[in-house]
Amino acid sequence: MANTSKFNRTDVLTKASTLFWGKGFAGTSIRDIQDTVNMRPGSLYATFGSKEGLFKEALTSYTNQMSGSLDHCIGQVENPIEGLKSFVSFIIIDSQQNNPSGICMLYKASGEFMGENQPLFDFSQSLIQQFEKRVIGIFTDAKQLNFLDKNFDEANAGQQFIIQFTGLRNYFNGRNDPKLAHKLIEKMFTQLQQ
Amino acid sequence: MANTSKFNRTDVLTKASTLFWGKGFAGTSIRDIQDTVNMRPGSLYATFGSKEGLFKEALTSYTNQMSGSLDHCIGQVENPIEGLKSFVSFIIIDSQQNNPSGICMLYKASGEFMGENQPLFDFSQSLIQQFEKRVIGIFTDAKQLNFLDKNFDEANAGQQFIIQFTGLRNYFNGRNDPKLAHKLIEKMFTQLQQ
DNA sequence: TTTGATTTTGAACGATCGCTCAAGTTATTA
DNA sequence: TAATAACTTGAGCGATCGTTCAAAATCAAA
Repeated sequence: MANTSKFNRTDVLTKASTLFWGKGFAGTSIRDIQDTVNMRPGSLYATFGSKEGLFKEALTSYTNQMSGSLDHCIGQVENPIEGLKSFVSFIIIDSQQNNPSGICMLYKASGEFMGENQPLFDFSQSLIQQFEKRVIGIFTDAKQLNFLDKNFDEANAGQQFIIQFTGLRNYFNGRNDPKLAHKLIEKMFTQLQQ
Repeated sequence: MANTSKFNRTDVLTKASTLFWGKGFAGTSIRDIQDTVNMRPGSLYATFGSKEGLFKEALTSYTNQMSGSLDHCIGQVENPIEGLKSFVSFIIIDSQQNNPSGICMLYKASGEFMGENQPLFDFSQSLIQQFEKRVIGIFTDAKQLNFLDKNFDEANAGQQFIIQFTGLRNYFNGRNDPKLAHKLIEKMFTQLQQ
């Protein structure tokens, strides 16, 4: 006893997150989204409540996509740190050109909302924290698999990783130099395991 | 034979750059600026031409302010690298709370304009490149003053510096932990000179 | 004090913003 | 097939956007 939705929620969120990622929250209009996901405002608002609600789901979708990509890289090899490295290479070298922005959407969002929109800032930050914990967990796994010393400080390595990864993404936003990128990624992982 | 301007251009640009830095280009309206700098749209447009023109000058003003702060830090000590370190500490630890954003305005701008506004993206990138060259110059100075080895690679150190500095600013956007920040800055400079 | 070049003012333009909702459409159940 | 609940549509709301420009105000030179 009803009509059924005609859109694919996952597909809509992927397209919306691509838009938001590239143009930012303030820079993306509901009409931009309408045109891209082929939904009328009524449907959009019935489904996501507001522009902010849609953004939250789009950011979560982005994070899940990243997380899935990281999981995939880790699953391919024995040493989790090798997986982490290939993830970084994939992001910095391979996908930079196709992405709507060279900057991680989480940091772009966090940067846009700080001091302007506390709830959305907090939401972005919580996803960032989540990612840092995931990375620390990877170092813990590597340690248990004897790829790292028993007294290796994985919390510190997690911090260093986030800082360097973020820095690298910013650095290669607009720059295209795979050879240099490869060199800097090698250096990054050497420092992490020093 | 004329009327004279009543506003202080430097003051207006400082206030405008604070606004733009915090809220972003798209998130800042001309009316926001009107209210903050106390100028009517006619005067603003006669002076700066457009919102984009004003932004360019505001971004330049921000860069000059940063540059001046760096020069000041370097001038205080013998070893330019010590000066560079105190500049980083000043930005990350001391001024983070008072700033409208924890993220460098240059990177925030570059991130916002990429793929959306090529001229403004290029403009931001050129200022970023300029800053990297300035940092490399500091390492060169330190080398000539015998604070660094004769075969120290200053171009590589400049890259590493930019990456870590950017990463740290992002990391401490929203986080407030001066002790951790100090620890990570020490680590950063150890790695740079290794 | 008058003149005239320059600056400031602020109402208002058309476009676009986020968002609403009554009307229309669609699929399921009775 | 008729009834009904769920979903989609799109015109249009009031607010705000970047920008313009004629009129008013201002100050230096004549």
